[in-house]
Amino acid sequence: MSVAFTSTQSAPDRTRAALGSIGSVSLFDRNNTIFAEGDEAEHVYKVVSGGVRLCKMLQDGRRQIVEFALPGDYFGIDWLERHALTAEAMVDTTTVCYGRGRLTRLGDENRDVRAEIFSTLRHDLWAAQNHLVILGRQSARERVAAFLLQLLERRREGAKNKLDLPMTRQDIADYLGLTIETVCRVLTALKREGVIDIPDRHSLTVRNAEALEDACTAED
Amino acid sequence: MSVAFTSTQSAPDRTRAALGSIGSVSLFDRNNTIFAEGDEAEHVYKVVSGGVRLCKMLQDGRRQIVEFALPGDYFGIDWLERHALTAEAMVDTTTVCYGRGRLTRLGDENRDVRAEIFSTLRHDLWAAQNHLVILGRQSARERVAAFLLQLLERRREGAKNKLDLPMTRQDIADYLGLTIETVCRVLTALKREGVIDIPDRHSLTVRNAEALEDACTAED
DNA sequence: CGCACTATTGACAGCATTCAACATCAGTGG
DNA sequence: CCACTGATGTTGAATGCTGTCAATAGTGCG
Repeated sequence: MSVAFTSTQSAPDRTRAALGSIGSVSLFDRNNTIFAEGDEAEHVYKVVSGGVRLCKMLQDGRRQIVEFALPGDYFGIDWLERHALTAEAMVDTTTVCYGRGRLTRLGDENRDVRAEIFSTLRHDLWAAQNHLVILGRQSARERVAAFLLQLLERRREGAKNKLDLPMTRQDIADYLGLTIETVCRVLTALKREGVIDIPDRHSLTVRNAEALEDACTAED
Repeated sequence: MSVAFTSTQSAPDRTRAALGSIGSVSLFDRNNTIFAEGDEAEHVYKVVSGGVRLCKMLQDGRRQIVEFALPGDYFGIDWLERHALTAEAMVDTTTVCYGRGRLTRLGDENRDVRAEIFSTLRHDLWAAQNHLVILGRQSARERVAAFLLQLLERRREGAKNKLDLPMTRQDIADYLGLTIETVCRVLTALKREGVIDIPDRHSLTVRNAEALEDACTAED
């Protein structure tokens, strides 16, 4: 134990050591709700494997997915006493779960933990702001292209252009502010053009990343 | 000076005292750029009077306004070494300006300042997430209604239903992901219906807040 | 007064949605 | 192992909301 905070460790190491001591593993089945909008915010999570959708609902059933949490991502930090989002497992998912109170206390004592929390929040804000541009100012084709590029940049492992899609078409549509039909049509078009390949509904191969980047902002 | 941190002060008071010591006043003329996306993030600002638009641009000129900073709001905290947004004064604007380095150091020492920064970031994230729902899932009418209600809730002073609009119609359009023409048409429609009144282009009176709230989610 | 900028209104077009039919997939039980 | 079934995905046709283009009106400042 006395080795935990020696100067031989880097900041990320010290953060992991500090957080490891208070985290516990939680499992969630596909389509289970992890927490709902309005629930008391008691925990912060980190995805180990699987995938989680973070969304907001309107009374009439319309849904906007704010973010997908994939392996390595934290979620649930948007705390304001109560969660502002609903979190649902898109597939069977493993998470590490931290008590809010303990995390807060740890953050007060440990500068590295504080920096980690702060950095997560900053990243989420950055992501939300980029997402705003997509929803406010881009066409269906641009949205889908941007989404695929995001996944490409975020992927942790595996073949370089092979993407895993834990989310359904409906999830993608609700993330991009489109209908499921429009998402399908754009994917089909990209496939016809040889930009992507769709082996099955939960995976996708990018054949021409450059063409995707072009599709992301212009298209003539 | 010794009185600055006695227990007779509340946390907000202590925060103000600590921040007051490192803030300086800055003035910006209408349409001046305060900082641009990609600039080194050296300062954090707080609006005293006027109004600032925070936006992102696409190469082809499309623009998405992420947030309006009105009196009392902080902006520029989204720092990641470099600003992710462009900040422009919509009207002649007065701000208090804090050096990033000094603010960071102050935050390390002072728990209240830290909480204030954290809280600002959390608020920005919360606002961006609500904005996502508007851009992703709401109609033109719903967007405009939601925007007006936001302003109504944020207004600091003045007659209860009288709104100040420091932004142009184009700014509103770029905030809501619409065109200027659509914003105009919706405003005209709301006026015809007696929901609002438009004395001049930079002010607006809400005659029927309940109707606005209805227009915000449904419409039948 | 005149000019540039901003806002409003109308006519028309286009992209994404809606509605509908069909195909494919995954899980279950025979 | 295969048939059955509900969920998910794909494709087509038609509608409609919002965007585009264009003309006009209003505003503010030199």
